[in-house]
Amino acid sequence: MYQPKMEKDIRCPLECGLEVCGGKWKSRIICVLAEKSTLRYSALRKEMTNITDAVLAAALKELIKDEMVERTQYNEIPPRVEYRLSGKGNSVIPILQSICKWSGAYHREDHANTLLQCQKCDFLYR
Amino acid sequence: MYQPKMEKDIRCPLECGLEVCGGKWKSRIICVLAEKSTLRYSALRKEMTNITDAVLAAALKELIKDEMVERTQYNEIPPRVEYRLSGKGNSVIPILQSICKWSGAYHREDHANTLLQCQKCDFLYR
DNA sequence: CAGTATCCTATTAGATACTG
DNA sequence: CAGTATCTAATAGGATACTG
Repeated sequence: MYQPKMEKDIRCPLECGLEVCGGKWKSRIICVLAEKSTLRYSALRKEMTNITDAVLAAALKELIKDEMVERTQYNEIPPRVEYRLSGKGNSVIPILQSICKWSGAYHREDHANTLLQCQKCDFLYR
Repeated sequence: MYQPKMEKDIRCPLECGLEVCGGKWKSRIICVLAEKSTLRYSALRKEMTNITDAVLAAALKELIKDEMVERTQYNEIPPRVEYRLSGKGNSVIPILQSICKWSGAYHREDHANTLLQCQKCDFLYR
């Protein structure tokens, strides 16, 4: 997962852009890092609630490869690793905000309940 | 495909928003409809190059369900069906444009070649 | 603590044949 | 023409056990 065996189709900037935030976990990770600034691996996993290590580690590798997230490793015992958004990662936040507002506008009535139950992107409204 | 058997997780507006444009084909369909305004089923399939009917029909159903696309059926023989963006569908175009520009800015040097090979979202720059 | 390695399931996408 | 029905392949995501 996150390591396709076959070469992907040629993508345009739009599809590349959608992809770096796509999938089940990447937008959530970007949101919590945007809000909390810096998080250790274990804190990030706790924020994600129910993610497994295999999946979190794979998502983080993707985000690092796409230069959305930076990883800092401190050579201490026990080990400490911190994750934060890169410049590129921070620069996508206004776009996520506009998606949030656009999408929210079309869900006011029918899915209000759904929208209230996930708090990850709440800070995007503030 | 596009008809999950299990209930999806609760999503926030951000994730809902990303989803209506996500997957391999939906952003492409939105782009060609934005550019060409109205297209028949067969014209749409031709624009997509290499999509199969099963996949195109499923993607269109999703887009219609999400109220991004409107379908008009003319009861003629042979049958004629036209697809066009809804108000909601049109209102997402500026956002796709901002994703395009953001993503393109970070790919100027390294992936220039990749970016030149898909023309679907070219009009978003104009 | 911060991950890997392995195996498995669910979902998405594609190929092909057929139809009102 | 505009799809549907089936079957298969590829990929994303998850469970569990283990490690420097």
